[in-house]
This record gives sequence, C-alpha cells and structure tokens, in this order.
Amino acid sequence: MSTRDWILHVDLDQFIAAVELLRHPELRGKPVVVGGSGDPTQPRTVAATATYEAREHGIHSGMPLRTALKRCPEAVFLPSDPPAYEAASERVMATLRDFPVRLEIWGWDEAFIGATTDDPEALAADIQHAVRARTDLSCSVGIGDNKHQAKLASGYAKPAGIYRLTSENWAEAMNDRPTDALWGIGARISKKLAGLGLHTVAQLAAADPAHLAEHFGPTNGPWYRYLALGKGEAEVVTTPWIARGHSRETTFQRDLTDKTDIAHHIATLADQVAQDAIEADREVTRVSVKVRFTPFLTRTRQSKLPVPTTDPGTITEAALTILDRFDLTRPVRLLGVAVEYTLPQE
DNA sequence: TCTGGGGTCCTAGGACCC
DNA sequence: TCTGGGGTCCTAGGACCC
Repeated sequence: MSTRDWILHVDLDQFIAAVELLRHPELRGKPVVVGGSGDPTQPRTVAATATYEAREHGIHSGMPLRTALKRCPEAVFLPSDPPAYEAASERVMATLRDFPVRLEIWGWDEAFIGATTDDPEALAADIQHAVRARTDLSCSVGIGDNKHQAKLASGYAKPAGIYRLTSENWAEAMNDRPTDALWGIGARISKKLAGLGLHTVAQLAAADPAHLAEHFGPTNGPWYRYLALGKGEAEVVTTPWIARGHSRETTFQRDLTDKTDIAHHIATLADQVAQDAIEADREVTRVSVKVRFTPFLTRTRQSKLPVPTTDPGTITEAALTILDRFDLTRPVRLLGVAVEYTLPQE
C-alpha cells in the first residue's frame, strides 16, 4: 500500500445522549429524551436528541416534547446541558489533537482530519480506541478523498464503525440513493430536483450544469452536480474558525401582544448580544431583528451601522429602531437579535 | 408532530453612481 | 430630454447544517 493524503471524518455516536448516559448510568437501556428544561409538558419545546430505545417509539430530535411524551409515557426526560457537552467535546478534541494529523473541528461532535498514511483504517481504529479510552465515548470514522466523501462515509460507518468512501466506490455506493443523501442537499432542493426528473444521485451527476444553473443559480446549480459526482473540499483548515456573526433568540411559551413588552424583550436580547460581542472581542457592523408571529410566520429586518461598535447602548438602540419597522398587530411567538461582526484584517 | 436555538452561505431586487 | 449598460452596496428571504 502506498502513502497518500486522506480525509477522515470523526463523528461521535449519539453524542448528547451518550454524555447524559455517562452521568446517569442507571438510565442505560431505557428510552431517554433530552431537550429544553426537561419538562415534557412544556409547550414549544423540542427534543435535542433521543436514545435508540426512545427512537423505537417513533421519537426523534426536533419532535415536540409533548408529542414525545404521548408516544412514550414511560420515557425519561432530561434537561439539555450545553456546558456539559462543551466539556465532553473538548476532551474528545484534545484526544484527536494528540495524533500527528491536521485537525478541523466542526462543532461539538464532529471533526475532519487530514492525514498522510498508507493505512487510514488503522489510523481510524487507533482514533476510536483513544477516544473510548479517554472519554468513554464511541465514534464512527469515515474515510474519503475529500470532506464530502468522508462525511457521508461516517454515516455508513455508524455506529462505532469505519467505512471508506472514495472516488473508487462512490458510484457503487451512492448512485441509486436519493439526492438528499448528499451533504448540502436537503428536502427542499431534493424535491425541486425531483420536479426536474432528477431523483437519484446518478441522475443528478449526469444532468446538464447549464440547466441546473437556470433553476438554482450559477453557483448552486453546478455545485449540486459536483456533489453528485462525489467531489468536494479536500483542504483541512487547522486555524480556528472566526465567527461571522452571533445571535440570540427566544420562543415564548405564551404569545406576546403588548408592544412595550416586545420592545423590552428586544432590548434585553440586544444587550445580551452586545455583551457577547464584547466578551468575544468583536465589533458589530450590522444588526438584525427577527420576529416570528403565530402561527409560524417569520420576518426579519436589518440595518448596517454607520460605524462598527461594541457599545451596548448603540446596538440596543439600533435594534429598537429596526423593531419599529415591523407591523406588530399579530401575536408574537419568537423574538431574536442577530449581529454581523467585522472580519479581522479587512 | 403546532413546529428550539445557533450558525453559514447564496440569490434577487432595488438604489445609486458613473 | 431621453436613454444604454455596468458595477457595487444594501436588504429580505431561503436553504442548509448541527
């Protein structure tokens, strides 16, 4: 076997549920649902994740907790605890960093690795053993020529397995699959593609790029075909990610109708976002306000600040001015404030 | 199934300027 | 007076992902 570059995708299995089961070993083997404050009678709260035992009752992430409770009254509901997941994630990433590889972290529970080796499966197995030894967590590892292939490969590898998906076996593994199996094509685009007679990955790969550009734009159209051919980014970026922006939003359990009340909540969110920006040492260039009306109509308004700032007063005032541009005659179920940061060295 | 929270990127249309 | 074409910036919304 010859030495060459590979991309590995490390994906922790059932990450949030696994962390919770380490803290509550007595719940192993039981249906467990994690989400919100852990109260399944609370409206407008959804599951962050569900264990395999809970999934057998038809429960899945994104499902309202009240629905989950109806489907499985004996399920155990736990509150979501982001700091605990953050801490567990850091232990995993520290473990990966000890390997002589290039590491790109992609959130709490996944990372891409660039490695030069003649045996990527052996490296993958070493990684799995190290992660299990150091954190008691299990992961799946996908191996590919690029990130797209490696990402899909880790899906095939689940749970706790290793799978290699390269240009060699791409067609065999992917050609008959629906287009939304590709990483970057979701339900909407897949449906639109089906409307053009493109149902499978093979059909999308054989489509005319110009025709795709007509329907999906000059960048996206050809990009979808590119994905269907198994191509993708192969560069592992080891420098830490610089956030483009930041936001905070709240869904209220009971609708807001009072304008003073709404303005008060917007001011609070804006101040939080400003404090976050100060803590992150980033300047804000743009402020946007999000309002979701009942039943589920979402609208956003934004404006660019005359001068980048971190001043909470300025950011809050901007958010309140933007809020004035909304028609607030309908009941409101969600409010949000988002900011865009200036990018360094620009 | 009455549908969270936090991100990223792309597109399209209008304003404005030359 | 009327009109062209291009470039850039701003804003709103859509789609995707975890």
